[in-house]
Amino acid sequence: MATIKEVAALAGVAPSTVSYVLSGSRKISDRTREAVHAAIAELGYYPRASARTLRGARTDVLVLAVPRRPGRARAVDGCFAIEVSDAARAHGYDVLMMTDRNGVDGLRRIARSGLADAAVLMAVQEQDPRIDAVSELAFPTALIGHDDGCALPAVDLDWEAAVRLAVRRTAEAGHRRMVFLASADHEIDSRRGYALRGLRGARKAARETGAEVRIHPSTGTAERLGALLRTALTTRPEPTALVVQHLLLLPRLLEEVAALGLRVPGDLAVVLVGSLPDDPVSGALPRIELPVGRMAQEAVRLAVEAIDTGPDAPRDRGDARQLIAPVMAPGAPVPPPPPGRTG
Amino acid sequence: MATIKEVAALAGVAPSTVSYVLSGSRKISDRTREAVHAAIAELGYYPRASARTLRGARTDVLVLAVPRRPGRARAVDGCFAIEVSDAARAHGYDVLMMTDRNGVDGLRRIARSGLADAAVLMAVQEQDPRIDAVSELAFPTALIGHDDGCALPAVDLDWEAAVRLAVRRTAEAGHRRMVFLASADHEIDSRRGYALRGLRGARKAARETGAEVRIHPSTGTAERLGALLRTALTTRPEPTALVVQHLLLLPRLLEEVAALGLRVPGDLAVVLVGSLPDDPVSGALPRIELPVGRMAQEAVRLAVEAIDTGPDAPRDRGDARQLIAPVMAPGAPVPPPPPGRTG
DNA sequence: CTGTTAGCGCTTTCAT
DNA sequence: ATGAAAGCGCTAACAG
Repeated sequence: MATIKEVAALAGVAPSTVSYVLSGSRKISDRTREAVHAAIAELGYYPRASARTLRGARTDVLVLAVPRRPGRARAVDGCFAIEVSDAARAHGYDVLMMTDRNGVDGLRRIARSGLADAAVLMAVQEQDPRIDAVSELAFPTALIGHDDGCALPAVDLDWEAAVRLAVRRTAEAGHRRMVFLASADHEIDSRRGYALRGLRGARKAARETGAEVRIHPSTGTAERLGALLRTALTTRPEPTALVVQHLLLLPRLLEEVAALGLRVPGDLAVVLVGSLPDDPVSGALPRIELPVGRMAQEAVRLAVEAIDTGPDAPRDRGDARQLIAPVMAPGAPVPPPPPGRTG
Repeated sequence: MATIKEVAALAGVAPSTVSYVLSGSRKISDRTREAVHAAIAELGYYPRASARTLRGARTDVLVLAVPRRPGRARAVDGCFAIEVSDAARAHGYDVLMMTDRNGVDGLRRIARSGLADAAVLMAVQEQDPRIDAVSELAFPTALIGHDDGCALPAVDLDWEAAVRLAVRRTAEAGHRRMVFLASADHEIDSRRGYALRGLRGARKAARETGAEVRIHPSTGTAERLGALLRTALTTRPEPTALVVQHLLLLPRLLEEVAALGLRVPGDLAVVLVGSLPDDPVSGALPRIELPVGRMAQEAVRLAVEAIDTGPDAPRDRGDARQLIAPVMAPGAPVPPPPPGRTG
């Protein structure tokens, strides 16, 4: 591996001149610059990242704290990871994955060893210990997943607006009785932001539209889902639509709906909130997709800004808490209720 | 941020002594060691990765080349990424994600700037340009996804054995006529290893079991899948089982099967090959799961070995090409064919 | 058992 | 318009 010294020797200039040619931070004569470029090309020179970092104190790397969750959630997390990596490259950053079970130790290790300039934290929870860790370290950080009561810059889908929009569209399609299948009970119990906001959106939309919205918490286990749906969907007068925020069990849910003898959308409209883009299970159902790409881009932007402005500055900034407005997926309107059951 | 010098000063020793305490590569008196540890704790010292790397030429980082694929494939890739990161940590390595559209440029940049010690390449294809790139760079590399005719260490599910096992189990359950839905036609046309191996396994198992196995290439687009299935499943005498290797469109496939009026498993057994672990769509279907975790572990092991032995050594080693033996998921046997249709 | 020192490759004053 | 030289933080000879 060639070094800047060898390049300088070959080009007949000083090492510093090579550095200046590369950084462009000094005026260099055409002749010299060309000689340097020729030497670089000939030797296949590429600057050593570790030397630059040691000198300059910038790594141009972001840590991405990926949550460790089982099953389908892992697929969602993986998608986010890829999108964050793409977005980071657009800002000139690479992404280091941090998947430690206890995210705190990993973040500490990476921050303190100077492996990264900033962190992006995924799937942030209320009272997330990682938040204390990065705060204590004064490590520039952006969050994916909004947590009220945390001063760090964050981005999230506006879950309240999303559920509200889904319910409104459903009501506008003519449905007067619908079930809202909220987040899983354990998510609500542990007061996850998206869970609470979703509930709020459902209540608001119910008030605004005058439709009857029966709110049911979902369940984390597939076993209890069947009983839950049976109750929710067969209680008379039967609902004509099902708005779902808890999508991890969606395939199972659709099976159960079918097992109840209900056809979608003939007997029952199913509307999704926060589905994964391109998910084939969601198929052509009316839905509001989780804007994974945009969320990743915003998170990276916030993290990079936090590097430049210092970790504490964002508190003051108005644009440091991005709530992304929900959009119904195009081409999949909410179907009307079965004839004769609109009232 | 504290440096080794400050620690040394506080402990009243030389900087090198601190280094030796940390590395353990020299005998240090208890008194000195304790003093150093105390100073380290007091200052919250943590060694700077860039300085170590500059000095020692090791980064303790692996690059993971993540393919850029749309939709559901992205979820699979994300899962692999997370598993690779976990496995790497177990070996003391961090993982840098590389998601460039043209993987070659990204790999070059990272290898030549010394950001990583080795690469793990996902979703390797026949004639993958990334393979030329890492070979040219003499960069230690392991592959996830087997490619015949490439000398690099690699790991993959034994797709031939997997399809063979699936077909045999299906035959053993009493099915005499089945359809094997192979990889998508474009995958077969571009001679992807897993696609060709799957076909071979199906043919072998057909010969061995004497069952009639109708082999159909799948399709990349959901639109044509319906027609394909209609033909495959309704041609008389009708098959009683469907063995599927092409799982990206599985939900759509199940819908189409239902639309044909066939119930699973009452009218038709569906057996999956290479399904994602914990995938709720696969549900309780009989299946051979893609051993994502084990593949990631093996890939990391191979990559780390390639660092230690030099990038060219693996050519000689027998264990450098891991084909993982397929296993039927427990608790989900292939159901028998409908009564009266076994022959 | 411990200290002194050179140097990894780069950027950036300071000097000309 | 260019060079010379210091130093980022660490490790590993070399020297007691």
